[in-house]
Amino acid sequence: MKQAALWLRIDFADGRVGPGKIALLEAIQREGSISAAARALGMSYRRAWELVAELNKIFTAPVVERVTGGNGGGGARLTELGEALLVGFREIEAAASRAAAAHLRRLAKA
Amino acid sequence: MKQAALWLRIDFADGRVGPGKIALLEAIQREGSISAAARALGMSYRRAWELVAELNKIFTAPVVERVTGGNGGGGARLTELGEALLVGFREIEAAASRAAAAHLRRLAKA
DNA sequence: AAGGGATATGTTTGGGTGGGAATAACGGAG
DNA sequence: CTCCGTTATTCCCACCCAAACATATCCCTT
Repeated sequence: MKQAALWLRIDFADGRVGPGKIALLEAIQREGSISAAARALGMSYRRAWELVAELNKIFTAPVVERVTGGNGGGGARLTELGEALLVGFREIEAAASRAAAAHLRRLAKA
Repeated sequence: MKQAALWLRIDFADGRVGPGKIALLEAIQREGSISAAARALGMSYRRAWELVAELNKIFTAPVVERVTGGNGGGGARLTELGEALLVGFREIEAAASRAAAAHLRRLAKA
């Protein structure tokens, strides 16, 4: 058994947040639009849009702000809450990995 | 946002282990057979059998020992490795939850 | 006013997934 | 040597999901 990776997801009352949605948030932050983020991740715009809709439904305030029309056709960017979610998730991931590292090593030998 | 639960999965080279397979292992340990475990969890025998096959494929040694025929038709029980996996996973889960608790509380307020 | 890139959504369709039924093999108990 | 409940395995079908396709709308730029 080689590298054993930890994969985690947070279940909220109104939806789940896992690595997929987090990666999408990062891509949106980096690319400046949902469609560019979708292209960058090799996923359909449709799917990306749905994921964003789910994310915005989970919290009381939106996580991604969208602009239609305008210069360049519009775009999207993370709200303050969105950035907090991103950072928080990464920190939880890191903490969990740290906590599990010893156990993983032990299991990986089997 | 109310209760936010942590959900984790371990990705090995040859397959993944998450709460589903772990719950199945527990049920097998408790019930003494794959079919009884499947019934207890409300899943089809076929699915349970496939999950066990996947688990056994992940590690170098089997996680579940099966006996066909015999008194009562046979049965299944965890190997030592299987029990180690069970305990290990639960400990990782607990450790991860503990590590993430503070972050989760903070995020849950949003 | 025309263009263009992005958001916003409905509809269709192909494929994978899982379940149920069916069947064989197994081997100790009686 | 028959019975029985379980493991083991295959076949078929319903269903769901995701991707693909298709529009409509927006509004700044030129």
